[in-house]
Amino acid sequence: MSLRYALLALLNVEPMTGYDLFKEFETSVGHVWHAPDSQIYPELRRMEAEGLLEGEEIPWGPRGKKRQYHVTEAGLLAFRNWMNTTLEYARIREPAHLKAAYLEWAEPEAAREQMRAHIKHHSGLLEQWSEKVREIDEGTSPMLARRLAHTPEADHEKTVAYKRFTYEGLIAQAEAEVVWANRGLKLIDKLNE
Amino acid sequence: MSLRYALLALLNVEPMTGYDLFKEFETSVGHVWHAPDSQIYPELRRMEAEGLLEGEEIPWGPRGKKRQYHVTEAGLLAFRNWMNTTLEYARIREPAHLKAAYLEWAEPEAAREQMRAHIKHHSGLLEQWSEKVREIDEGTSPMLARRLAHTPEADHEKTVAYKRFTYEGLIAQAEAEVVWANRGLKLIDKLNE
DNA sequence: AGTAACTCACTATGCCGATAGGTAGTTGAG
DNA sequence: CTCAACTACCTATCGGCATAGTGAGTTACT
Repeated sequence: MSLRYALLALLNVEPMTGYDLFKEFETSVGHVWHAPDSQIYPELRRMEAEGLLEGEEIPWGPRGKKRQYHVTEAGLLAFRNWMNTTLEYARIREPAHLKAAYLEWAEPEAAREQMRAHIKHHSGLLEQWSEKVREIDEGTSPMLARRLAHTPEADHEKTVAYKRFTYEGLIAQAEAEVVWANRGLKLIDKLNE
Repeated sequence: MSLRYALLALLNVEPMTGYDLFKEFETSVGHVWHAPDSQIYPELRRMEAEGLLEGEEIPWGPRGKKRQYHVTEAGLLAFRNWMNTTLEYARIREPAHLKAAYLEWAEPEAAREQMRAHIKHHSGLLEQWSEKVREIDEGTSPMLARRLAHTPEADHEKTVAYKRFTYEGLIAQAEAEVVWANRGLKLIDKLNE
């Protein structure tokens, strides 16, 4: 259900095609929400049918065309409404921790490998997100620049601050995971001396 | 796909009925993996059909009966295999952080309410998990006691240590979320002075 | 002129899980 | 004795998402 609000958030900045949006999901929004194109295109159609978006055929090259969507009044309202509604939290489903709880069943080396994979995964995210924060601080984020260009001056501070705040939270998460997995490695060593 | 391994993990301790397992998912395993009964019963049937489990009709009261499952050789092998395989990490999908990234669209009070809900949610989890760690340390966890009763003495240390380690990770996560949301509250105040 | 890489859009299948029911038997408190 | 709460099991529907594939048009490079 969050997909449509992620789409609305992006389209609030400027009209885009399904493909443009898909590209955003591989970079900017992709850091908090992932979606494949096979989910994006039908969702856009549905949102248009429900009146949240309007699509427009735009010529592309000599013979090609593409469909550009923009947010309607109703779409803006729906987004604002979502933003002002408190989120429901999903039930817990943590494969990594489920496995950790039964780690005595794994070969010591497999257990270590699991922890290393955990570290690698979260270190990778950590790096991406830290880079993003750096871009925000230096004002070199193209995505943020586009967003600010479509935002009244008075809101710039908020937009930048919340963006940064979001990445800080993700970074804290990832750091905690890395610390945890490193402690796991030590624990495995200790238990298998 | 983790559901079946969670079920195998529980049934490795002792034979149980679908209902017993469902109860476990409301308490112990429920802390890392949630599943409704409507998912558990069919999965047990499927696992039996695939030879991972064997079910046995057991009388219950004068006329009633229940179906108790135990793990087969093949089931044990499948579980061990899973435990020795490194996990694939799912794509990111974080509703709370998605919303945070666009918090300038929310009314300040709604933004605060969101942060408070975040704090409440994760504080609740924190409390549950801390209680679990206390139980582990004091040896008053009934679930752990049953597990240890079916485990060779030599493995007790590992079982307890990994269990505790798991909860520690969850606690660290929740603490990070609470810290983050508290910073969010301060940020919202600052931006709306 | 050819071709690789990219843009653009869509369809199909299938699993996982949420949600919401339904039915039958048992136990325990008053 | 009876009624509520619990145990036990099952079914149906629906949305979200993964995965995999199709196919047409464009751009850039050699």
